[in-house]
Amino acid sequence: MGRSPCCEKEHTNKGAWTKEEDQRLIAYIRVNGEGCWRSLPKAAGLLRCGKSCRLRWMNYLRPDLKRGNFTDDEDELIIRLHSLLGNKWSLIAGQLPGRTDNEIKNYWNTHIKRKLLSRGMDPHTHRPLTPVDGAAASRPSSSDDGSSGATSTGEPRCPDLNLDLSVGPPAADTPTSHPVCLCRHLGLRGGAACSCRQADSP
DNA sequence: AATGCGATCAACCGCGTCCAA
DNA sequence: CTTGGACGCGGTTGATCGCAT
Repeated sequence: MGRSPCCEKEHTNKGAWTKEEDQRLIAYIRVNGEGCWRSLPKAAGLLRCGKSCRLRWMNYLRPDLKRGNFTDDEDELIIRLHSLLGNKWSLIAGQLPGRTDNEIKNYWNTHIKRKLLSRGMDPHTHRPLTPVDGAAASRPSSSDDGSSGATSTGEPRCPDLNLDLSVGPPAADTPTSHPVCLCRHLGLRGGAACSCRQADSP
């Protein structure tokens, strides 16, 4: 409430993107680059919301995207990162060059959740499912913000998991990837260790 | 061959955060 | 310091596909 809509909904298309819309968006970004998503649709001659354009570009049109099945290595990395970071899909995607947060989120919900369940692991807590002591494994969702990497008692989610967090650039062979500066998300932005600014500068 | 149902993926929505004025 | 606009993120929905009956 009180929040202005992100765009004029009466004059915007919704739903699946057409080839022509894709081409227009790609052509525009090739010339002008990303950014200023709010004004982009008009400038590109698209009857789309800026957010919609951004999503389409980020998730499907970017040239550095890696399409196709996830490898076992990627599976395991996602599981490890999720145990650390929770549902921070953009952070997880930052460690998987060529993968998007939306893609990983979908993949988690459709594949990995089931994979963990079949292993007897709780996909939320990454701890073994214990049917007897149900309160421990399937605890109420009130504290399930999934973002801390630790339980409300302060203990690590996965104490038995060797998470040495060697999650820096996992694939150094992808110069076009956009490494996410963890400083920003960890509240350390601008600190001495933060490389956002340097990385941004040409 | 037709239908039902579950799985998958693309897209939308609302909210939180950042940053310039 | 405050405020409002823009961006980015995570959750959720809806359409489509493929398999089983």
